[in-house]
Amino acid sequence: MTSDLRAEIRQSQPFASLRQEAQLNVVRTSAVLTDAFERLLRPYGITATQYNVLRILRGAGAAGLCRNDLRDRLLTRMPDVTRLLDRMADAGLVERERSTEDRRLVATRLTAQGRRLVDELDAVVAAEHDRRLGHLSDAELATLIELLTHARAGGGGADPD
Amino acid sequence: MTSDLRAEIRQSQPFASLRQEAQLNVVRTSAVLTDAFERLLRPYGITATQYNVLRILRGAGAAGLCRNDLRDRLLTRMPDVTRLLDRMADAGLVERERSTEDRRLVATRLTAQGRRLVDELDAVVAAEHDRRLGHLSDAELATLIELLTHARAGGGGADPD
DNA sequence: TGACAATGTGTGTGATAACACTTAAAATAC
DNA sequence: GTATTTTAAGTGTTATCACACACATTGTCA
Repeated sequence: MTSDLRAEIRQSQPFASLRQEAQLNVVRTSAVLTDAFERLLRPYGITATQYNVLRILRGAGAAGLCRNDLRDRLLTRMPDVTRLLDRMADAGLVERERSTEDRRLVATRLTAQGRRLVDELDAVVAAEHDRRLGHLSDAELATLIELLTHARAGGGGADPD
Repeated sequence: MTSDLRAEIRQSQPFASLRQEAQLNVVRTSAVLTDAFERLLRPYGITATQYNVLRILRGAGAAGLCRNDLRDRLLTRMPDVTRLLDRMADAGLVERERSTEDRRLVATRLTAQGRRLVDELDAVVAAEHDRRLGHLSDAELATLIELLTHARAGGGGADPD
């Protein structure tokens, strides 16, 4: 069952380096997991990014979060959070209210409907994670998490701007 | 320097399970690496997916590849390869020719310009991989690759369709 | 206090992605 | 040899992404 990435994408040449092979494996694995996750969520009418927003806003509670705080907590970069939230507001999942202390800020929080949806999805999502990664032992998962964390912590960093 | 994902995305609650934490780490790491890669390629006028196409077509040589073969070798799912190739053809990177034996097939191959570009990028990309993942030892990289390969090999599979 | 910088949000616009559907050619069945 | 199924590519359309820019509010400092 275990086929390596080169076989998976029918690549005839070996990889240029272990670093390259590692990066491609990370990207490929993420794509496989994300695709499955998007398919899982489709019946509920939301995307993976929108689900991510729902989870973040649930964690933020009644106070909600302003746009940039929310953006900084997203798993993936998303430059146009405003219209992402527009769509979620149109769907009745979130609501926004401009702050009175600092009128630049707009707090976004879950509606009751949004809260119900994300609560309902907990079991569905947990089952999916078990299905996709349940065949890995706890030790393997812990090692994987540790290595990925280490990978992100290292070189490069963001654009110096 | 090593900060875990929860700190990174300022999540107050612990993860629901090791499987969930692992999945989110994979997706987050892929996003970080891909964002950096897109920024690296921007000055050359191509996206990460287009670079992937250039590499695949270089591997395919003069015979080229038909659309669906190419699609199946992409790292990430891409339902509209036709117009992706349209854009690359407009940019002068690839050319297409309908097969005479089986007139349903259209072989796509690199132009000389496309070949020059992907060759030129080899050193740039290798340097980027070293920069992003060079702080991991070969043993760590090998373990990471093995675990990710194992992760993909397991449960779920694609849509039964 | 009045100019100026910093911050937070929203908008205009073009490029890209995603889905369902159509067309063309070849293979298969009868 | 004709009808049917299968395979490959392309198209129409809508939604989404992404960038640069604009606007409004607040903070800073002479």
